[in-house]
Order: sequence, then structure tokens, then C-alpha cells
Amino acid sequence: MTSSQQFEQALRAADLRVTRPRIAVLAAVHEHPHADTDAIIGAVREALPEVSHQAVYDSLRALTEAGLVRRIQPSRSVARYEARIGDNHHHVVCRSCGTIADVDCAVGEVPCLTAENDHGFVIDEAEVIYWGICPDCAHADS
Amino acid sequence: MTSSQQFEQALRAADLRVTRPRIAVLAAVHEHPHADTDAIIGAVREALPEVSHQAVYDSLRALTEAGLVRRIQPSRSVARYEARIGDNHHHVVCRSCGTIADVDCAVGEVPCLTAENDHGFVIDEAEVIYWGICPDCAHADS
DNA sequence: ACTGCTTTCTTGACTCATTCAAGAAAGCGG
DNA sequence: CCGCTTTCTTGAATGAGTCAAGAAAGCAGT
Repeated sequence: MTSSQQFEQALRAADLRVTRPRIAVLAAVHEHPHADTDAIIGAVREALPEVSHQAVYDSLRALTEAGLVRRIQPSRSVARYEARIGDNHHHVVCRSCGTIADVDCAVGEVPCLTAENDHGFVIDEAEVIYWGICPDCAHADS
Repeated sequence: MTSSQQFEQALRAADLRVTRPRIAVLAAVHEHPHADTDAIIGAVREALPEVSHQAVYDSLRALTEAGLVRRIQPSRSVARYEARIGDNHHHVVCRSCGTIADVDCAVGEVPCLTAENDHGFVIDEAEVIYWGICPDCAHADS
């Protein structure tokens, strides 16, 4: 059980002020992996009916910058958030319905992190997105 | 020299009608790799001052769907286009200035295309984005 | 607890990339 | 050259996300 107190601790550990919107946003992201901002606003309002969308946007930014949540945004998609962080996992995205699922990298802990020619860039992250068709959409077609 | 006639051939080969906007857009994408739509509109208007932005949007969509150009869109960036296609290369993006550079995949021809647990998805592409700091921004900091 | 400073939240307007829609123009097979 | 279809022009609309000003809440120090 991830309780509200654990989220509070996480916020303090990250040097963020503890506010009800932030706790609710953190909980919403934990409960709804890959949810977009709108869905998160909806989930947060179940606990705090009066929160403004701006508070959610601000919280998501603060949490993202603190590294408590991760923002992902496949092409043509709005921003989505997840709480699984620091384990170098990646995503499969369905071209048809946009569903996202987690995948662990097949190549090891830090996949592809060494590019052949890095053009002098200091690389700190490799983000991998697999594109394909999810089982549901594959069935719907056939 | 990639001439206008070659672009015309490419369009015909892809079963697309040959129009001046499309040729100009194709040329612009070839000349300005990773340019965003606005930059492409600007480049196209050097040859065809009167093209509407909509014509450019439409052309880019048609060319993308036909596979003549590739659309890339790192998080927090607008859509960008490139003409290098079909060679499974990836991108490094500067977190500071947004510059994009090409990188060949270190892992081989079709990198990471086999995920450990694919959740039943039929995967057809693996898109890799390396995040880091480009040489210019690294210098500016220090 | 109370004070005062700082950060965050509310409210509401605004931006801007992208899309939609209707009619005019251009491509192209016959 | 005709006629059908696709594409282009023009102009308005959409919508995720941001900005800004004042009100409210968190929190360190007393």
C-alpha cells in the first residue's frame, strides 16, 4: 500500500513543499500509469474536487523536475506521466489506439547508451519507444 | 545534386500527384534536416512565395505517409522532418538548445527491436532518442 | 502557537502549432 | 482538351499548455 504518508515523505525527501494537490497528483500518477494530464486532473478531483488545472500542471512540472515522476510524450500524443522511475524501462506504443505498455530493455541495464558517433554530445539518457499494434487492435482488424 | 526532377520522380514513384508545393517541400526537407514546420514554410517560400502554410502542412503529411520523409518529435518540441529514411538511424537531442543530430545505432542494423516482454504487441519500429548536452551548450555553461 | 517570507494555488486570459472547412485551382487519365 | 479527383487558398477554430496577478497555504524562526 502506497499511503499518503509515503508520498509526503517522498516530497520532503525531494525538498518540495508538501501540499494536498501534490500528494493527490503523485497518488494519481501512481494509480494511473501513462495517464495524460486530463486524466490526472480527473483523478485528482476525486479527492480534491476544487483543484485548478493549473495546480495540476504546476505539480506535474515540480514532480517531474524533482524526478518523482517521469514525463513521456510519444509523437502525436499529449504528455503522459508515470511513476516507475530509475529502472531504465521503455515503452511500446500502439499506432492504432495509442495505448502504452512498459517493456524492460532487451539489451541490458543501459541500452544503446553508447552511440557510435555522439557528435560531442554528453549523453545522459537513451529513450526507446517501440511502435506497433497492440493485441486488441490486431484482433479488431482481422 | 538532388534536382527537382529527382523529387518529381520520387513523388510519382510514391503515387503522389506532382505539385510545386510538394516538390519544394521535399527539397526543403532535404536541404534542412530536422527543420520544423515553420522553417520549412520559410524555405519553401523562397521558391514559391505564395504557398499557404496549409499546403505545407498537407504536403508534409502526404510525404510522411508515403514514407518520403520522416517526422520526428522529441518531447516538448514541435514536429520536425528529415529526409534520411530507411537506414535505422537515431537522434541525439540537446536538452538545453534542442539541437538534433543524427547517430547511427551502436547495436546494429535493427537495434533493440526485440523487447523482452512485448505484451503481445506486433512491433515494427524502435525509435531511440538520446538526451544530453551539445558541445556548444556545454561550452556556454563552463 | 504566531509572524513573516516564500512558494504554491486560483482564476482567467492568452499563445501558437496544428487542424478543419468551403470553395477555387491544378493534376492527370482518357 | 474534358471531366473527375486531389490539392491549394483563405480564414476560422481547436486545444494542450503557459502566463500573470492576487489570494492562500507551507514552513523556518521566534
